[in-house]
Amino acid sequence: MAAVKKSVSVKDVARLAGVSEQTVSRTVHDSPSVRPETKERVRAAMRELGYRPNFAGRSLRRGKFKTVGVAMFNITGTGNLDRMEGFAAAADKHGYAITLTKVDGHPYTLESASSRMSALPVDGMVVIMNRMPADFGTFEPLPGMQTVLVTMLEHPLCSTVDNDQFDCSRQVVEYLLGRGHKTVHFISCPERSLSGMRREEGWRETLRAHGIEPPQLVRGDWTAQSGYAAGQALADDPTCTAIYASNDAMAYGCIRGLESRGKHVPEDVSVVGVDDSLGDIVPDCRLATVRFDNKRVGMWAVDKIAGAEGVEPGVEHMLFPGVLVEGDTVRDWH
Amino acid sequence: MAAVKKSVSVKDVARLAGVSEQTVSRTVHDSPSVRPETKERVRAAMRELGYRPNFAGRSLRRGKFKTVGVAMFNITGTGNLDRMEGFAAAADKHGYAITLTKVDGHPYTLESASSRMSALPVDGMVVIMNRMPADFGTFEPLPGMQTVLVTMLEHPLCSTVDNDQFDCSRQVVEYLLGRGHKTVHFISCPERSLSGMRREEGWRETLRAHGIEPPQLVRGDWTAQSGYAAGQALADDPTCTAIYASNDAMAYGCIRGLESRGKHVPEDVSVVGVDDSLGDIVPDCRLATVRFDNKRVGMWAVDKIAGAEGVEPGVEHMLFPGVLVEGDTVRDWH
DNA sequence: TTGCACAATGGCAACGTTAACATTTGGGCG
DNA sequence: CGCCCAAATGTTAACGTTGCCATTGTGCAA
Repeated sequence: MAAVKKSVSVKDVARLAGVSEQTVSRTVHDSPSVRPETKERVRAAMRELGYRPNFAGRSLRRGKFKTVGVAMFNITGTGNLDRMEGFAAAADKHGYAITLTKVDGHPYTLESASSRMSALPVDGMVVIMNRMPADFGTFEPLPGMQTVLVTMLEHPLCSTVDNDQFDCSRQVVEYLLGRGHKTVHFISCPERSLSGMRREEGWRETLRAHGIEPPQLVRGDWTAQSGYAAGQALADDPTCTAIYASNDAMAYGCIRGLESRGKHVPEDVSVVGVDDSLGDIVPDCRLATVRFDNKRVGMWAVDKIAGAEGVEPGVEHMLFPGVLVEGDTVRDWH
Repeated sequence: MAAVKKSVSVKDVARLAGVSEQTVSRTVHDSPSVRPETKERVRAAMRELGYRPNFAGRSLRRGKFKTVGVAMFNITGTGNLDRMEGFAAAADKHGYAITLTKVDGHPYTLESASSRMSALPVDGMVVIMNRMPADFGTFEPLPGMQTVLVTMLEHPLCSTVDNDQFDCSRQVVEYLLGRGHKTVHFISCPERSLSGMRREEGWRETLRAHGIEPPQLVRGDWTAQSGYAAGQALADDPTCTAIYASNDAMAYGCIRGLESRGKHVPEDVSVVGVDDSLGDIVPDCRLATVRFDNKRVGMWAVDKIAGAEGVEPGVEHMLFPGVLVEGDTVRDWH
């Protein structure tokens, strides 16, 4: 039985193949200046020894890791899975890997995310922001570490990307007004949610832009149960003919709440949600909603870092609009 | 303006602080054999220069990366977010990082996941299996790369961990039989799902163990819509008093399907799901279900790799049982 | 005073890879 | 036959860190 060697290096391969280390390296990179037969001999040696290039040696030499770090304050969250899908897809495209870090137990600041990342083998980093970090205004990215924030807020020093929540509300409100409704009621979400607040602004300002004073909103907490309560509350309001809920769970809850009070959707009230998250969970309910492409958001973030390759790219801010998906829960108002 | 230096090394810090590189290194690691005042001088120099230790140099020297790789064939999938939460939590605990890779466009084999990982800076790897890889039986983990598979199947060379799907079905069936039902109908899932198949086995074998011949199952496709159809189909079956669905979406669909045919839950039929995924999406429905702790599964996998630290740990197989959560959709049968 | 233990610090080498430069070989051409 | 060019391969050094061993300095007992 062969002695266990810590790891096989180019030196070992070179010795076995009877060539120099440099020739091995050239073979690994498939350089054209190595004779095919030599290459074959080297490859045979690599196979025999089970050689795999050492990442640390390579990175040390090159000064690049070909890896993008992703810092999350909360891993569980709507759309995170799709965003990760995007991160992974874009990374793959560029030959990069993704390093995931949960910033937890630390204060909710960009600085803590940044310093956590700085000790890891990454060329750039993406931070997923759900709430407002305490140091958003003052944060400076680490020198040499390209930093992209996933948020709607624009940062002076970091590129940002997110779904356009304001435009989402604009689309929904104008869609409902366009169908003849005189106003649009709103079921909001907890005030600490950045994206939720932006949706609320979009709803309010779009109504005002159409000369309509926004009605009293109903505050929910993202759950269907809170939507149910909101639906029951709004069922008694004769001016309420269209409801826009901050997410699909609340929209669905709202529908059931309205029904529990004898109101029918969409005959009596139209309902629109956001997120397209009901998907395969609820039968027989084609809820009108807004679909976001979180995968695209994730890809953009990683592209920004991995696609740069040496050039120092400027700060950019990107918002992707959602797509309004029509359903069976909206009807023209007479 | 200072010239832009590629990166600050111990050498730079040493020069500024007027000490040797070794003393800088010792300060970084907070060695007790450096005088406090010297340490402070070095720390000041580090701050001034913005020194951060270089990962590549360190790993090269140490031969360890303090990173666990996670290979996924599909990123989107039930429980993956919770598993990742577990990966990240366990990694954090050990001072490790997580490197995520999507194995895509490549064949569905452990070998492709493994070779993809081999070029990355990881000390061990976790593979999340959803389906049966073609080379499951013949796969050998890379030497020196501790490999953990997330699957119920036991592998001779790799440790494995997953939820106990067989036991999940056992719990559900025995629970329903214990409440007086004479048999339990089953809504299954696509046959390529490993966990789904194991649930099916559990259902079948537990019934047989109680001397009951399993009734004809209804095949679903994970969606509420297929559950709805199943519910309608089973509504006409007078022997059907208890239904066990392979996931909550189908269970919920089933309930609505039964109701559409005039059957009431739980008065006429009891329904139990699996996954505890309805959570905040459906109002007024406390579905009886089985809750899995995917975070714990993820933590176990990473603990196995990061917790080992040098010792060569044996192959282990771990199954975590789910917890049956009672709800309002089950009633005793007279 | 000398010797000795111990605390604090420095010098050197090596981890695996590859860029840059150096060397060898073979062939074409004056 | 000698020269030069290009193809193929080899040699060297450096990336940043840290383990090992060597060196210096300080205080105390003999």
